[in-house]
Amino acid sequence: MSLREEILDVSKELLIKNGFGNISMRKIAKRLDVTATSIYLYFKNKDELLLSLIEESINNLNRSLKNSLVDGDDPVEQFESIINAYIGYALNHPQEYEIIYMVRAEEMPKYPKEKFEQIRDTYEILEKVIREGKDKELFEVDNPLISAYSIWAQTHGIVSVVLNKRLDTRIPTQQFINQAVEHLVQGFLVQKTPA
Amino acid sequence: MSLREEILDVSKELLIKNGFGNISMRKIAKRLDVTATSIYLYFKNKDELLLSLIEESINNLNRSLKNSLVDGDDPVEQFESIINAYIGYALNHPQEYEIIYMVRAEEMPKYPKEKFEQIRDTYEILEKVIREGKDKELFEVDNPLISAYSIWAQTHGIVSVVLNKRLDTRIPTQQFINQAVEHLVQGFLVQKTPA
DNA sequence: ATGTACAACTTAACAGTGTTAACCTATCGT
DNA sequence: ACGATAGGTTAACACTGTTAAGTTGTACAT
Repeated sequence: MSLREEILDVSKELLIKNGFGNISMRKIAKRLDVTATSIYLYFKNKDELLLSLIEESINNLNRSLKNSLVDGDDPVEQFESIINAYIGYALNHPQEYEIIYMVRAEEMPKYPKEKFEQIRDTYEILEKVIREGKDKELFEVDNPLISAYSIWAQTHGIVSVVLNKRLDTRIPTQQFINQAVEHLVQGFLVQKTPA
Repeated sequence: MSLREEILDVSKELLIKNGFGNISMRKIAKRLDVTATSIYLYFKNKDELLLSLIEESINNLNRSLKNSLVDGDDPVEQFESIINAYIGYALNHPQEYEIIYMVRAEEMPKYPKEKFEQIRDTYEILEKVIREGKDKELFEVDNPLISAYSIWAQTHGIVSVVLNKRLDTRIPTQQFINQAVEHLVQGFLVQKTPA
């Protein structure tokens, strides 16, 4: 394994084990028995190193979602399964999920936009499902692409509140998620014979 | 104005103007013509200083939402107005909004939970509106409190995606928000005579 | 075989960080 | 007049990201 790959591995391990505050170039280097400056031979700076980790994590999430796609042709079912897969992934790999969103908005201009648009893959799957549901008159959506982003944003919000431990202590997590997903799905279904 | 207040003011100003990466104890101190160590006379450490800023920001958001409550007794209307007020506040005061969510989950145990549960105020308003809507058979909700948290989480997700510039470049922000809010509200309305 | 170029790494240093311990000094109550 | 205390300061420690310059070993051309 190349040093570059080893750096990525150790970085991710330290990030997941010790959190954001406790990762430094020197600590990563020490684990590999090299000096901190060696890292700069493979990554322009710390931000670029972290960005590579983000890329990896996005790919993992994408792969996980793709694998979760159930067979069959019921768009509603597929829709729900994607949402649940997303939430499941996030809750089961919290640190890895957090990596994806750790870059603050203010620091974004530095990063090439395309990097973050890898995640488009996932939207396109979602968009396809929504479009099918729309054609079958099961979903009430205007623009499937925008709706795909909307569902993603809302799901991210749900996950994010749980992961950041911002949930009211009186509310059981699982119950919260179930209700939230229900509302979420409900928001897309057609209203049969509205008043 | 006491030094403590001045520290809070300058901290907030620097945070909003220069972002997270560019705020340090020494920089704050320099602006007030004191030394960095003076800050420790009023705040236990940097985290507690930032926590005080979070408190302030949560209160501002709460106040803003309370002021936005429209008169009248149409729960659906009130429901929408709160959501729009929340989104409006977040988009108009992005850095201030971000302050509220800047503390990472891993660092949370340090903080007294109650601090973050100030925001309960807001939920209780929302919960009340939802409960009214439920009583009038306008909303299809099981548990109004959980639903209030759900709506908040989903709204936060929408806002968060926009603020973090994670939106697909092909999608106009305003259109995204409109659609998202529509889905969001839709998810709570009763389905008249379902199939 | 010798010289050279280059890749891969290190050393030393800079400027900045949060934080602590020890110190100073003006003001106030007795 | 004296001692305590509030409200600061100085100096230092152990870190941080990052850069410029230096070292070393290996591969290739002559």
